[in-house]
Amino acid sequence: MLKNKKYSLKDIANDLNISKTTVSFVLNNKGDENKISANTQKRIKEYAKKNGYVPNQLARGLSRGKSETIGLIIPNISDTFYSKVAGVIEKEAQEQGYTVLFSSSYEDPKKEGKLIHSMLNRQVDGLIIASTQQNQKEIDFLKKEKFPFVLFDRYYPDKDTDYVVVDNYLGTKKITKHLLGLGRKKIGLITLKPGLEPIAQRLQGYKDALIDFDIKPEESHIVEIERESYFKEIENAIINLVSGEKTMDAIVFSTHYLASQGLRVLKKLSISVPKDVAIVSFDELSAFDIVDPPITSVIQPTNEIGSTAVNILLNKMNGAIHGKTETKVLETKLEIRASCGQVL
Amino acid sequence: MLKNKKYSLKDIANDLNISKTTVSFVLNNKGDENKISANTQKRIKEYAKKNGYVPNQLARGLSRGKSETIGLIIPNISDTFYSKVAGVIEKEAQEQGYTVLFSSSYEDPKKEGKLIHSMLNRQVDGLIIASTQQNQKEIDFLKKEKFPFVLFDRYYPDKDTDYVVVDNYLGTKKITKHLLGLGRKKIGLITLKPGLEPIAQRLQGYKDALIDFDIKPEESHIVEIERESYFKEIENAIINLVSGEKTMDAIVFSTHYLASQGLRVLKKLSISVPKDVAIVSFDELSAFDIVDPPITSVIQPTNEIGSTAVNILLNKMNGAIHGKTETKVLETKLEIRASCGQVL
DNA sequence: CTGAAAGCGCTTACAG
DNA sequence: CTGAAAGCGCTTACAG
Repeated sequence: MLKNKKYSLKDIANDLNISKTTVSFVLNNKGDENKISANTQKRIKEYAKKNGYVPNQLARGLSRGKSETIGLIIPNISDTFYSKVAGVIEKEAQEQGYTVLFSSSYEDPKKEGKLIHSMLNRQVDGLIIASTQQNQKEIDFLKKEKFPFVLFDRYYPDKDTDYVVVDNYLGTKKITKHLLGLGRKKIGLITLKPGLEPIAQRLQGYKDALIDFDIKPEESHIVEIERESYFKEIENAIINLVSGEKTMDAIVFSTHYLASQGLRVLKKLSISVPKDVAIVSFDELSAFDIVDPPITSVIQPTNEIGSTAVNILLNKMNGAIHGKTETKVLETKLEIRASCGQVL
Repeated sequence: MLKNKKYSLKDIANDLNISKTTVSFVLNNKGDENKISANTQKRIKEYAKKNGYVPNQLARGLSRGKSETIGLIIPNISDTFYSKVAGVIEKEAQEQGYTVLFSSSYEDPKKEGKLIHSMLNRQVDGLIIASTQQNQKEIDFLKKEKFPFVLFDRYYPDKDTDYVVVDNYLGTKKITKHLLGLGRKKIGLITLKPGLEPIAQRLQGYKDALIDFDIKPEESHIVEIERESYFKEIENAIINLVSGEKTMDAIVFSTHYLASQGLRVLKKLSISVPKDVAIVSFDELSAFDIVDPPITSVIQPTNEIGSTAVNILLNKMNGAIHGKTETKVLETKLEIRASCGQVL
């Protein structure tokens, strides 16, 4: 490296003719506790400061067996939902003296598996994961090792782990019922191909809302789209839903990016929202209130998700709640906007 | 900790009756290089795998003097601009075998200073910073230590450092001229209080665009808003700009969040966009094309910003370009949408 | 009040 | 082909 020679504890100790032990105590603010004389403490602190001493956390972590780092693995930091939650997580972690190591899995289970191990290598003290939900093995491994971790957004319904999620079922039920309450009867759903628990829950919420209104959910009214190509597929999905006999008068979108892309397509096709078709979205973008028309959504409590995840994790790390598993299901909030129009 | 006993190099070596050296070579894929017999290699690898051996990167880093980690310090990971860039940075870093440690400074120079030192403590190999621009001392410190770092978005114009930024001046000039070209004459600017280089550049770009059209920039047409309270202040700013004699027929917003909030306020005040006032924005939100009306913006090349930053940093870390400083100014792209209307 | 020494888990130059 | 040993920079139990 090009760096200048760094000052280490030993250097300071040598220069000042005292032991590393003393220097270490003082610099860790354990001087008083160990009854180091005020004078010695002052000398050490000043000398350290003057020479820009930077302690080596790697050494410290190695010695103490913890790194004061938590790992965050999410599908994609560029997604506004995850970036909001990541912001909260980092803020809370910072306040507790932890730094966060983050990585995106891009929905690739293999990559996610690697990331988990990479984080473990780096001796993170705990892990927060919004999983691809296809890493049973890794999750079992973490459990077996009794390694502290908490899942959020996506969890493994069959496994006994700590997690914090949102009530995806009820959220979707709420928006669907909102449409039904306004008199819409032929309600389509545009969602993602199954595989993720939240998506499954949202599908079920949609179906049950219809059933509550004595409408039989029709498979042909549900379009499941490939995540990677949703940008292209969605146009066909919409054309399919609004043409022919089954012309929908409303569409539920199960994610904010499906909804925004959906609106783009509806505009392109000159389909009037909400006149021809009303739309609602699960989750939102910050601009959904100024979009044309503003989109009715159920909003996820990102602050609460993030802070709850950190809290549970810290509890786990401190061994507070020994074997017991902590789970939390948070409620979504319905935000009514113009995209559903008035009562028909 | 609650963790089970971990397998270390030594454990494997003992169990297998060979030396730690050999195990280390093999597990680092230097087996062939060091002519370890195929058989021994196989035994080691299988045994390691079977017992879920996880190497300790802290120890490795300490020993090798590098951590294979880069630090990212940004104002706020929840801001879509930064989260997009962070995504790119992390992706590129991951491909090069680096993990990224990130922290948000929330525009607080003190916190930023602490974060820089915390990252240094953690022995990151390099740093990417979108600075608060109020840490001259820290920057000088990094330079003095010859520590590899690159700035992006915000840089210190007086200092000789590596950085990658966007042409804020020209970008704002472009959007302002676009308005002028459509016949708008009374163009206001809503921007942030000075302090950041990009903001200063945007102000200048706005002024010079007017001057190019023989219009004298008026201080009273420029409203500078406090970042923390922009949500509240912006309403007064707009009322101020559109009322009385100086009624503006266009407003330039210097950030995407000023623009979106501005649009909210304009709607609330029932001011028609673009009929009464046209608007343009520096930078955008992903939904700006479906907003009502879609907002004309200059777009920042987030991919290029992120990848360039990582490349420069890696060059620096590899000592490739010794003392020489690398800087890059990227162009913005004008995206014309309905918020400026037709030629008057 | 202060210090000598072992230990954390790796890497790697050196020796055979 | 393989190993003994020093070293990375800390922490901390123990001793005085």
